[in-house]
Amino acid sequence: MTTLKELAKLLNISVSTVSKALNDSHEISASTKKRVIELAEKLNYKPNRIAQQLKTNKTKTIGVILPTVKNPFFAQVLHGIEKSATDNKYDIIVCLSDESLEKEERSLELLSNGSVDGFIMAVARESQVKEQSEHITGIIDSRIPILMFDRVVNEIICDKVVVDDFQSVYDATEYLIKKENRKHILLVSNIEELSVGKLRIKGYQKAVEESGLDSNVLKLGNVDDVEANIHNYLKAHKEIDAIISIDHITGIIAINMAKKIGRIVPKDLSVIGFGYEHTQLLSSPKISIIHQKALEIGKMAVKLLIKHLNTEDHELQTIVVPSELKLAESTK
Amino acid sequence: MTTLKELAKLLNISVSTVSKALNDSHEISASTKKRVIELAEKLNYKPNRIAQQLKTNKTKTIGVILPTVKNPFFAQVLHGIEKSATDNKYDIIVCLSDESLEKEERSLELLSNGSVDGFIMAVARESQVKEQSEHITGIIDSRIPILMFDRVVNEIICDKVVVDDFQSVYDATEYLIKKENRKHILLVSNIEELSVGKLRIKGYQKAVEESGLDSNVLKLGNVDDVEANIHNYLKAHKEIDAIISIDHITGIIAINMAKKIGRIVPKDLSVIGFGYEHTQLLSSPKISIIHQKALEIGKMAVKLLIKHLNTEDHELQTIVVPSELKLAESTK
DNA sequence: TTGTATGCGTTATCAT
DNA sequence: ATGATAACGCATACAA
Repeated sequence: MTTLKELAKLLNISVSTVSKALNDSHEISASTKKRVIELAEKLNYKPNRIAQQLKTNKTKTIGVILPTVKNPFFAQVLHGIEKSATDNKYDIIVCLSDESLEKEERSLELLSNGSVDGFIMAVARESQVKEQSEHITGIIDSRIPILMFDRVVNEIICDKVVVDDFQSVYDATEYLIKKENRKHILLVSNIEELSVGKLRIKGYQKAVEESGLDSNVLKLGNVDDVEANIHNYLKAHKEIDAIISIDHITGIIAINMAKKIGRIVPKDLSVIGFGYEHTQLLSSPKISIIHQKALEIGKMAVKLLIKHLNTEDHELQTIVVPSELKLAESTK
Repeated sequence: MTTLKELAKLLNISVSTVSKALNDSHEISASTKKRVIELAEKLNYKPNRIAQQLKTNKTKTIGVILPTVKNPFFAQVLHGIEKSATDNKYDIIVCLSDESLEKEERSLELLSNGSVDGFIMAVARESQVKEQSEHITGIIDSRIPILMFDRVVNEIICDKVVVDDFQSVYDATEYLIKKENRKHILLVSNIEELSVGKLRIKGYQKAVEESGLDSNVLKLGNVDDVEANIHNYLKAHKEIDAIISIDHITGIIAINMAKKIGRIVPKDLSVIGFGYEHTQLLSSPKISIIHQKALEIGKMAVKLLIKHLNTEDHELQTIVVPSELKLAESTK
């Protein structure tokens, strides 16, 4: 790699002159600038990022800690983060906790040695279940900003970008009741242990209770054969005329199982799940989805974190990104 | 952040003594070590990563450039890369090209300023279609190692980790012919433009030709309504008794469409696609899959790249990771 | 056993 | 307009 020193030597001028010339300082004459820039281009000089970071004490790098990218929601959020980071001339260092508390702790620990200016994270399933978060507060105490999205820890005060978990499911349930006149709505879930799962279930429960309907919740978070479970439930409960899935898997499985036992979707059984473009592509008949604006969430997260990094007395805030109910096709 | 200098001042000893003490140098007395280490722990001292990088001229960071993580194959590879990198005390900086040549160029350019020791990449769709790769050779010429996986550029000589694209599809096709006695096998694809897609199609073609069967290839890479296309094709070609999908989407759609027109899967119509655990979970009846060992690919990639980084006269190599045919259920 | 000095590549301050 | 020097935090060769 070409350095300032090398350029200086070749041009028989000082390092500082070269540096100033490349930074277009008014102190330097046009002719010198020209000479410097030409040689720099010829030798493909690029300022060493590490040296700049050491000098300025800013890495222009964001640590991103995600549970997984196999979940399309997080994959899409990552796209948003990456895009926005690039646009703002930030790099991202990505760590995947794989839903493990220990990995999450280690990642935060390792990157808090000056590698990043701040973090964007969604907490691991295990961390949420065990309600452990000292590793997170520790980082915040050491004055490295953390922004949490989606799966957040309520007790921790920091920037947050969240989905309208409660409201979106409440609205979807109400839609099924009021517009489609459904009477027996089942909620299926494989994420009832997560903060977001709990909120979504509450949204459902409030809606059915307000309409005097029964609450039916099928929790599959720790179940091996999800298919068989849903299959059996639907067979035993022929009265079910609508399903809300609060994750991006069980809704599609529910459609498949419903078809298997001869129920017509969406006529007999209306199905709404969480999901994205992909989700709808893979189900037939098309599933209706609560579409989380994952890309936006990622972009918002970066924007807010960078604002925090650049603001002296930043005020912590929580942004709620509304979801959108995307109906597959009109039903009843 | 606590620095060596601060520790030295507080302890009234020199910076170098502190440094050596923390690095457990034999030059330093046990008592001094103890004092230093205790204070360091108390103040939660961590060596500044940036300074270390500048000093050693090694970043211990790998640049990872992927087309997308919405594709579960790349998501899973990323998991493998992250895991193996962490195990080897490397960080990863992730860039997503979003299948764009320009973004890929920019990412390589930006990170080749000392930010990373080497790259792991799968080239963008656009780069493959336009057959552009000067941006990649440029980096290699500047002596930053690149490892390419999955979607590789044949003309570029570098470390590679690839899937047995040709062979796996050849084998799967042969299985359908020999074991299941299928006579009219359709290949569906939405990635016929990619290097891997071309190889897979060739594997299929060789197998059908060897058995004297017809080759039927349905290319959907640039098609809007994939569902309708497959639906119409199957309706117009009732003789089709097996489908091979060479991506992770069209196979599931094919199953859904086949059911729609009353064909019994897998009795009437056997379907094999590319995919992962997820893929099988989302289809009903279960799709058979050619399972690419994505996690392994990621791990291999890191292992080989690090070997390259640590070896004076590294010999470039290409590793082929075999896939595995996972049958959903026995058929005929 | 401990300390001093130097350099990694850059930027910034202060001469000249 | 240009150059000399110091500093960022760390590691290390060398001196004491």
